[in-house]
Amino acid sequence: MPELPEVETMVRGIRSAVEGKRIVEFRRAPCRCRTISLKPGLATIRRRCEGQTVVGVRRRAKKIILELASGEAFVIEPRMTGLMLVANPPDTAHLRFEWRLAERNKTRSLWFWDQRGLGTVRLLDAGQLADVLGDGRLGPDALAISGQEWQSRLKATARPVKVALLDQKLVAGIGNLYASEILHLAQINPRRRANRLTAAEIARMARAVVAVLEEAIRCEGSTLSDGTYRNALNEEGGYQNAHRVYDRANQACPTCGHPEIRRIVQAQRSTFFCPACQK
DNA sequence: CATATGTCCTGAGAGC
DNA sequence: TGCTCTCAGGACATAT
Repeated sequence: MPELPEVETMVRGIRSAVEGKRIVEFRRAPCRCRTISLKPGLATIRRRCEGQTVVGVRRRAKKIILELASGEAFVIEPRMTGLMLVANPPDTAHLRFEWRLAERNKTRSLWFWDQRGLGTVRLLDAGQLADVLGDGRLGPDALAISGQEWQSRLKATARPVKVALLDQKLVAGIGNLYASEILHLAQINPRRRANRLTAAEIARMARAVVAVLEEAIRCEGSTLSDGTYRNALNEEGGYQNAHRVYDRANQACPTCGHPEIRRIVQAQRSTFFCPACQK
């Protein structure tokens, strides 16, 4: 489930193959699943992007942005199972889109692969980009939010802190897996109401956010037991080996030794925590 | 306004 | 064995 660390890993992994390259062709890949809808349509996208140079590759929240010379940009959301690849994909059955990029006297392909097909690919103009990526839609990036912002934003909601961390308008980039890991490291119970946290707890959580996400980026993300997440070269991530609570219900807590990590459901999502060391 | 719930999608695994 | 059912959770639409 690509969250901030996985998306950041994809961006870093495709950058050198994509930046400064001219798009020769954009097309749907042969795929035996239902087709993913494109915005705008395929013909319009082709007319607007083919021949253009990709001037930059960056991440905003969990989105990948391929900036074109014209000021337009592709915005790609991997959501649950989407991958950006510059190497052979896990399989060809779930390849969705291909960008063919000019490279000296040949071409090189950038692929969007997506098993479940919930991902999206859009080509947006400058105005649409400002809307989709702007402050009205997304909060500050989880790796670039100040202590002051954490305090004021968490004080503004009575939801459980775990649920608040998943709200992309409150803070952008954290998903279900890392929310549990962050609260575990910060030793905060996920059911605590956000506006009831003390200043010291919020400060501790803010440090945990950076610690967990940066370490996960160093490990190139988490490849869960379903194996879907891969980096741009189709290699597994490594952070799953560092998970302390996620998907470890009924196992012993690696932090305090309590015999049973718990799984609860909050906002229809699984939350994992240790009832002993997360008060 | 804040918060809660339903929806999309595929493949894995459970249960009979 | 082979079928049906449930579950996983990103972002967004709709409901309360």
